[in-house]
Amino acid sequence: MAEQMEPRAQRIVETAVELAEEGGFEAVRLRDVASHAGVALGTLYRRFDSKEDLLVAALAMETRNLESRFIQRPPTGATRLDRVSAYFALVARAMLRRPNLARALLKAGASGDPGLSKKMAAYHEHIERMIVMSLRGELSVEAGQLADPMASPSEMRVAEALNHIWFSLLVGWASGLHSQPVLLEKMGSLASLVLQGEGNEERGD
Amino acid sequence: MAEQMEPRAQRIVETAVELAEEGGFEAVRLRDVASHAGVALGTLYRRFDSKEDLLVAALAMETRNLESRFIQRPPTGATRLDRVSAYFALVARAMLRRPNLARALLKAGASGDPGLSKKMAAYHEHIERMIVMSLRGELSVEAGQLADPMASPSEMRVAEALNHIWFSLLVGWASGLHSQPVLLEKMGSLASLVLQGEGNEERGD
DNA sequence: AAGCCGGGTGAAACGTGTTTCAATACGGCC
DNA sequence: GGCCGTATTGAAACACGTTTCACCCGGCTT
Repeated sequence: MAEQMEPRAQRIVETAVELAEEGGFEAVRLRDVASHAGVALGTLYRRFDSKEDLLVAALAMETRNLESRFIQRPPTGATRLDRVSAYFALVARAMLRRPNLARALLKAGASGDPGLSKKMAAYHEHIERMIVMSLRGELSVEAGQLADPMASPSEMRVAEALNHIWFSLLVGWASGLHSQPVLLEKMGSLASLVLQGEGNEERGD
Repeated sequence: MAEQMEPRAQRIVETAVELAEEGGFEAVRLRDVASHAGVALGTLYRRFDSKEDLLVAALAMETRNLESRFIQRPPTGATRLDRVSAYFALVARAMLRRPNLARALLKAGASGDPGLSKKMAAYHEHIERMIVMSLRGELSVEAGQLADPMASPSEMRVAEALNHIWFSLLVGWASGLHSQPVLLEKMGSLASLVLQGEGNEERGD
């Protein structure tokens, strides 16, 4: 996941990110990406299967950036809820800095293209790792990279639930359904609900 | 939401559904929709802002169908978890009957188009109502339609959490990330987690 | 050195969502 | 019946993702 890209592909992705920052998904016109990156359109298509594929590669790159910020300032707080909320606030802050980019990457990720499922699975895995580490209040780092935290089934379940809730809320945010403060407020409330559930047994009605 | 559509628009949406059933999102070519529905392309665009808009209208229609099935055979079960799982199984069954359509509607709904946020909010509201009624094991019907169940804040929170988890899992299913049985299994596990949380207080670490 | 080969290039072509426009049909009103 | 405003039509045009193709270049083999 964190391997270096071939420089040409790297430049293409960076160009796509720049255009997305300015004008979102539609502004990433592949002819423009190719010419700004100094390659032919065919070269772009040799590296990336589609516009969505390119943007998902950008998503992976941004996720690596997020991870390094995460390592440098891991979410702190007294309770699991505090830390996990701090994590989501961190992500929201990063997204708010470049909302057009965030929307574009989200749209690509939610496109449902079967060819992207592997890459999206990898993305979700990275996010869930960060959630697990936030829950624990302790990083698993290896060679400067986040390592598999070997989450317990219970931790995985919580992380999965939070990740899904977050993703769905993001889609709502991207379409303007709710603002960023509302997003964080809802996430806090729902995270609290999920965390309350861990370890208890569901009793009958 | 449940108002009758003008017949022309109705026929356009039905045509779109037929094409989506056969070949998914890409098979819904608006020229074909228009000609099969017997209208000009311009007429289609007078009624619907975009392809996504059209498919979200189809989503609303399918949601009404789902609601009538829901009214006729409400999910049963001894516990809240049983009933809510039965509800999701019902939805999954309906989707599996026409997977291409389901994927197409999902893609439109997850497109993040700001112009669709109102309609998507209405969709989510309908889903959350059905979830609340499944939790209670009791319908709120009015004039043959599902009525606002006047959910308590606690019920709303649970329904919201389940709805987000379900939506995100669906996006994963649509892209082939996991099969329908895995989808239901995950949903059951995560629903159990959420339901466990309700009513308890999150204690510090 | 000659030939091969895999990638890169530029340009054109294609399909489909979306827009535009002039001409026409329709429904209500005088 | 004639008129008017609005919706519909048919067709063309446009934009952009995607594909194709003929050609070129640089390195490797023999």
